[in-house]
Amino acid sequence: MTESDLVRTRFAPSPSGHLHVGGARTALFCWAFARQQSGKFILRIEDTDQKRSSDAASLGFLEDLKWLGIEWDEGPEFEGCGGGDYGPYFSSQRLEIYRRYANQLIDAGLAYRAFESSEELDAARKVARASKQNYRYDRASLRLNDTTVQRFLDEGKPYVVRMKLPDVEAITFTDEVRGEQKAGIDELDDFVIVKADGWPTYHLAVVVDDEQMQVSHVLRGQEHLSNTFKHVMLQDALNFRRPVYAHASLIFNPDGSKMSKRDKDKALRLSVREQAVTASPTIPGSNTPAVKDEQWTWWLERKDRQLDLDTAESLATALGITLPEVNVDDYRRSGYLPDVLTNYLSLLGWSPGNDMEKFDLEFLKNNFSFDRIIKAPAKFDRTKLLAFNHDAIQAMDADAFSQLFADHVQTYHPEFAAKLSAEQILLLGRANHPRSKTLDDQVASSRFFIMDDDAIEYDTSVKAVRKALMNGEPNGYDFLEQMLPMLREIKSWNTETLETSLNEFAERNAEGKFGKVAQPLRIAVSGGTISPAIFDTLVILGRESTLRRMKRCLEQREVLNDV
RNA sequence: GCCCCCAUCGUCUAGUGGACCAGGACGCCGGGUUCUCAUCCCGGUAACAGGGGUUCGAAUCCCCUUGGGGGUACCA
Repeated sequence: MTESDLVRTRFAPSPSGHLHVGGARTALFCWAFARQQSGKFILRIEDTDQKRSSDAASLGFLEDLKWLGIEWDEGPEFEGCGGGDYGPYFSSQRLEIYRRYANQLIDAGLAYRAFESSEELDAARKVARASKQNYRYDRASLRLNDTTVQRFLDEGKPYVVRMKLPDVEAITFTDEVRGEQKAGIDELDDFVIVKADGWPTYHLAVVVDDEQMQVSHVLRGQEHLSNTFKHVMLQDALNFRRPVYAHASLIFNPDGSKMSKRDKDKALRLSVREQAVTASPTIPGSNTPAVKDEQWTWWLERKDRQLDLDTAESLATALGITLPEVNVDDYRRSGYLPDVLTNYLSLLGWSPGNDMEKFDLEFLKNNFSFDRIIKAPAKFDRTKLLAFNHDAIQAMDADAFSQLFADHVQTYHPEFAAKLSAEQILLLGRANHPRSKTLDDQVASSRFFIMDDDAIEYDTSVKAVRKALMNGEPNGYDFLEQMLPMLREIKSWNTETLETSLNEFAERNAEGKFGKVAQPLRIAVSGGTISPAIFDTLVILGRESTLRRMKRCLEQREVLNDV
């Protein structure tokens, strides 16, 4: 195998925030194919839009990819990934290279400078549109004579560089998933390859980078299918090798709308409109506005402006809504497992060809193929993802889960670590394991563990609470009263002894109906009707807190009786 | 408007001319188990978008219609 036969794939996102699930799937497929073919998987940052790029944003998805287990051989260096001999791997650091090729095209008469401003072009487009005409650039600048061009250049008149359509009837290329693709030359346009600021457009950058980085296979989303004609044209003009192309379909929201990073802002704007909010609402429990004044007006001015993630989160909290999960990081926060996400994502637009659904990265690596990429777009079903996550969590052993749970809580809910010992958190993880669908979904119902004993409230206006405490003869309070001395006497406070004595108690006093005993106890220690299994709950809480909470609960009974 | 892509249960999909009165998974509905919540178990529901061809035979091939999506940027 020679160097040029080596399979080299790349994932080339623009650095606008965290990695979204669509991008993750593309990266996953590129990675799987490269690994399968013993090739290289390259990560390249396509930051050719000065307005959109920022360093901080690009780091976010390095972390996301790494977390998913998608490791790149070449690209930005990050925790053992990246490096490589074909860099730099940021487009913004390759401007000289693009300029060289653009000049080469101009010199060869295959591209030319055009002096119209984007405002002029927009106006022309509008006119064409109004008369239902198809707009095409009229090549006015191509007809300029040399002296005029020279004069414009001397005057410093801004210009773009346009690719000159070749004198052929049609452009064709092969797509590995969709077959032969053909576009008549009159359906295309002299597209821009260098912007007025001297930066390349995506089309030029991508073609040059793919060539220089020896990319052999380009796997990307369907949104690039018609761009490929431009890319192929550039490759031919520059005498570049054409990579193999494969375009996967897009991933949509359940309502059919395109799943995009904008969805968060969209949800916020919708809520702002519905609630008729005029100034930024304040963060609950404080006077600070969720969005600073100047940012608020900036954001509302134009619909294409996006709030940064943290601000968006606090605005969502202030508005009382939850933001749609569209980024890999959102799912990480919500307690999804990376293996589950990659598994589920693989199934969106690809299938192994039998009834197999649960598989890992290794399987994907061994079985991935272009011809099994599904052509129809897929809707992202969060419910099914949840079900997958649930299955995966239940398939883990308790210790493994509890360790992950502890890590998760440490990162995303530090207030637990502040109140509970490492051992208690592990116990909590174990206790929550059977009832968890994600690493996060039982955190909210576990809050009572970190509350002060005196802060637990017994709200007898809640039907289930009232029923467990006050219904029947004897009622829940009576049981609590009887259990108190018994629990106080227990020598070793652990699951076994608690189980024995409470079961015995239920047998003797509640006709063996364990629920009659467990539920009042649960309410006494948690204030509510939801908790892990009662023995686990009591063990984690410890004897002192348990007894204190029981006493407080009974004290409230006195108050009720007095009324 | 123009160009392109796509079309199987609600959703993700299996299906590559006969093994399909269409299989799996998630959801949903009904029943059961359980100390709460969550589970778990059993049963059930549900699709080849429509219309023309081709063929002995079509979910599978062709055409049209309809519907969905992408592109049409000095965004990527």
